[in-house]
Amino acid sequence: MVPKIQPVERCDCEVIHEDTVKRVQEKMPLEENLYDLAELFKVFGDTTRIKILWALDEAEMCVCDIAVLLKMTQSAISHQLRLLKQADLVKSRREGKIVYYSLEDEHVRQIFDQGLIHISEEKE
Amino acid sequence: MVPKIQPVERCDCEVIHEDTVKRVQEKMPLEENLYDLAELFKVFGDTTRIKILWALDEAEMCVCDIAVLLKMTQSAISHQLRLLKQADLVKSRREGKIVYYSLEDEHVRQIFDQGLIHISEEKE
DNA sequence: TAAACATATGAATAATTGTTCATATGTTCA
DNA sequence: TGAACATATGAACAATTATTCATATGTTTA
Repeated sequence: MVPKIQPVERCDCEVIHEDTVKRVQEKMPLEENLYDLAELFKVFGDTTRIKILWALDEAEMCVCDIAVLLKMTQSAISHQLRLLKQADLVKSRREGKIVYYSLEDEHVRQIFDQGLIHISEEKE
Repeated sequence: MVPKIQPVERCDCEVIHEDTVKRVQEKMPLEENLYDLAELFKVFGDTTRIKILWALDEAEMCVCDIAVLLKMTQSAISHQLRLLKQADLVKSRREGKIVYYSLEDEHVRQIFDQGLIHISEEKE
């Protein structure tokens, strides 16, 4: 197999649109920021985590409550809560044996709500 | 191995929090809606697609322009554009050989912006 | 201190998914 | 019509990831 020198495929229309491409290229945010943004949405992009976030928006809850609510194992919930916490979407406080989780802040709800709006309009 | 009868682990604290759990359970949205919401965010949860969305927010662009801009193959971009279109996040119009893509509506930008706000506050 | 409870976590597995490669479809123009 | 261009797509592969299982950590209480 012939090794590929140029991973970027040029095309005629890129010449036509040279100005646009160049302009957009210059405004391009740092790779890192776009990466972080994708990572954030990735956390929302799982049914289990969405359910957890929804539940925590209704009430502060402990791990086993969530497990019962979602009919899933304590372990699965705990793993997901860890991801949610790492993404700063939820916080926790310990009260004896029990660890209570709740939403970190208003953003979570706002991102959530925007998503719901899109979903509902999509179905029209 | 003993077969598992009860996938749901009960616990003492669930008894303590019975009211809360019951109340939240009753307000629980349809499984389908939460699933759709997760699917929506999943689309945002990939660096390539985030970059595409960002680019299309700057300007309407054709497939090969995006490929050049992101230094990726035309095929990879085309596959991702299909997903974005299926999720109603982008739309396309053909002009001869060239297919131009653009953002579907304002929601996309709003969801995007909410995410950026969260990211930026996270770093403080 | 031992037992019971609540939670956390490492390893393994199964499922999902992004990219590549090859190729098909659709369009223009000579 | 045929060649070149722009895009779309199926199949395969590699990488990621959600859940399970087993077990560890941390807390209370008898």
